[in-house]
Amino acid sequence: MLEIITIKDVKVKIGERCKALRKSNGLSRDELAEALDVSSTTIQNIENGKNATLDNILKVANHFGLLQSITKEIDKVIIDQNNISLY
Amino acid sequence: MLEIITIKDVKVKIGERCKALRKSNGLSRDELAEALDVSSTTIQNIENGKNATLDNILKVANHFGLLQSITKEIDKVIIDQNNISLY
DNA sequence: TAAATTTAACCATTATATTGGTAAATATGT
DNA sequence: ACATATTTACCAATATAATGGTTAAATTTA
Repeated sequence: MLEIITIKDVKVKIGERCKALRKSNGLSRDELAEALDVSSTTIQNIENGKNATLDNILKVANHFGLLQSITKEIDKVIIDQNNISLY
Repeated sequence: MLEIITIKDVKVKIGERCKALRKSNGLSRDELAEALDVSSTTIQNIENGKNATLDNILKVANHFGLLQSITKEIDKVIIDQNNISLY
C-alpha cells in the first residue's frame, strides 16, 4: 500500500494538530493569537493548512510545550532516513 | 538537567539538518535550489536558521523523502504531549 | 427561540520572505 | 602556485505572509 503524501497534506495535518491543541487547552483563536503576539488571521491560516512561516508554527508548538519533542523528532527523522526500507 | 530550547534553536537545528541532507546527497546549494524551484538564497537562509516558510522547509524534506517520516512524527508529538512527564 | 461566541472569508496595508544579482571570502581540486 | 567550486554577505525589487478591520456564517449557550 503506497501512500503518497504531499506537502499540502503535511500542512493540513499540522494545521489540524494546532487546532486540536488549542481546543484541548480551551483557547479561542483570539486568545491564542494574543498569547503568541500574532494576529488571529495567522492562527486561522495555520489551522487551515495555508502557507505560514516556520517562526509562527514554532510559536504555536512552543506555547504548548512541544519544542523539546520536536527537537527530538528532528533527530529521529535523520535516523529514519539512514534506515530507510526499500520495500 | 533542564534544557531550555528556544524557537531559534529549533530553526538552527532544522537548518543544520537540511544542510547535512544536501551534503550527504552531494548537491550544491544551486543544484538543490534549482531542483526545488526556489532561489539559492532561500536554501542559504534555511540552512542558516533564518525564518522561512513552511512550504519551502517541506520542499526540502520532500526532496529527500522525509515527508512520510515527518507525518508520523507529527502524530507522535501529540502522543508525547499526552504522556508528558512532570519530573 | 434569541444572544453570544467562534469561525470563516474577504480586503487594503504593512511587514517580511523570496528572488536575482553582484562581489568577496573559503574551500576544493589540478 | 593556480583555477574551480562553493559559501557567505550584501542589495534592490518582487512576491507573499502577516496584520487589522469588517461582514457573514456557523456554532454554542441561555
